Amino acid sequence: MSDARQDGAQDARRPRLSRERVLAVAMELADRDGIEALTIRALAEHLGTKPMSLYHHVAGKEVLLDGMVDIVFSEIEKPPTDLGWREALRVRCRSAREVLGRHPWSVPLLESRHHPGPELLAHHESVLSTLDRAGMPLPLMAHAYAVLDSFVYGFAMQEANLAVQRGDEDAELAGEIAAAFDPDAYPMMTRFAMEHAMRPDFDFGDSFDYGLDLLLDGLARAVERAGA
Amino acid sequence: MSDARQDGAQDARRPRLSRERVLAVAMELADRDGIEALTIRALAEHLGTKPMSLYHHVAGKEVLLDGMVDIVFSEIEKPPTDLGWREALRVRCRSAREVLGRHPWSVPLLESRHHPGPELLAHHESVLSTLDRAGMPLPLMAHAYAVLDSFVYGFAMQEANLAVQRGDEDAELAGEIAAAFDPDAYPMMTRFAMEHAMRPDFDFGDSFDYGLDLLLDGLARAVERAGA
DNA sequence: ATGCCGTTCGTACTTAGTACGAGTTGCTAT
DNA sequence: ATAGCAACTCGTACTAAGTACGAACGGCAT
Repeated sequence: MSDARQDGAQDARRPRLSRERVLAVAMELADRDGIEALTIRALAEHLGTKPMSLYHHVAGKEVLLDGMVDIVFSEIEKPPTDLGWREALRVRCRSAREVLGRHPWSVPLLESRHHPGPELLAHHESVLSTLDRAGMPLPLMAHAYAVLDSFVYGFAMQEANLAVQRGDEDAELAGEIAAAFDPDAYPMMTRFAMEHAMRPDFDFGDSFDYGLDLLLDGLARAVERAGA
Repeated sequence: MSDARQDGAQDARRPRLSRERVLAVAMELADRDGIEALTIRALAEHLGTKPMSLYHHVAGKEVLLDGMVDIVFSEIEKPPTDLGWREALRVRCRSAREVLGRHPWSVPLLESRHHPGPELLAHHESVLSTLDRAGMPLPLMAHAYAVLDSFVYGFAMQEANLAVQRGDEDAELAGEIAAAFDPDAYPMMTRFAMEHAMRPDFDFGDSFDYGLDLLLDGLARAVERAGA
């Protein structure tokens, strides 16, 4: 009789709830429909259950978001230990940008969660080790970390926004902006847009490597100076 | 009789609603209690009116936020035209950091608003002019703007977060983190915290000028190379 | 005075998070 | 096998928040 019980069907399409499954589906939802579409109700729907069932695996929405952020960190490649510190940091920063690009909703959350997860801690630890390996004294280490992360987060934030603007409201928005755009009032912006930013081969993302190298160059010089 | 009408008192303490007043009080509220405390109801309360009265001055909450973001931009000093491009940019970036520090709630909003206000446009225009004046060709200009803003926004984001963590939940939070913190598991973080970041003279904010100069140095070199 | 228009606001609908407690399931020890 | 228990699920309902609708109101030009 157990195979004919009321939730036999449910059993098949619901591999049983678990913290992992809840988080995984939450990430999917956020990635696909945006963070504002991630409601407890919608999440429950996608899991084939009812809202209150989730509360046994995740204490509340805040904790859910904490968990998601930690997953994001888990996806960011740690600086490889078999590369020089510069290359290693480049790898980890590029990975961070890529991951944040895949999960644009996470950027504003990254720094606003008050409960660092294990993956976040492990990540920080590995980056600090790399900076230490580079021979940076503590004060320089602090600068380096602050500066690199500021750049990475800020860049990801701007890219996340660009992605939104290329959404379905593209036409409407472009028209709106163009309309509000008096070429006489904003000559530089007009020139910049016409002659560069709207060209098909322009890619905002190119500035990432440019800026990253600017910072790494500067830090390398500082390390030399400190070492001398 | 007009001085004895029902809303005589209200008249005195309510200088009549207006878009400006609504926005101003909204900024106050967000600054003081955080963006999540800025609800239409709370805002109406502080203005001495009822929720629906606001809708005649601001089309909805999104538009309210758009307006607030534009005010934030209006507070950021434009790069002074009577300084060299480097100094001018330094002034504007420092001002941006300071303003975003005063309005921490605005950082995640800055790049997520889809309706650029006049102040934002004017600000962009003036920065681009400065970059142009520096002799940057368009591609370099794009890099420079992207890189500087990424850094400024990212830094402000991290600072905003630090500010929150120094809030009323300080003790609780510090204890929590310390508890989760196994010195053996995270040796570098422990050393970094003990020997540097928790020292009374450590100031995260110091890294701002450091990073800003790193970027400006790099850009100056690029300008020279381009000019040669 | 009269009637119009911009404002104000009472009411109520909708969406979202989640507290409470009842029901259900499946594991474990007998 | 089965009783008992703990873990899980979910129906109901409360609260907070954004805002649609339309009535009421106040000042002003006629």
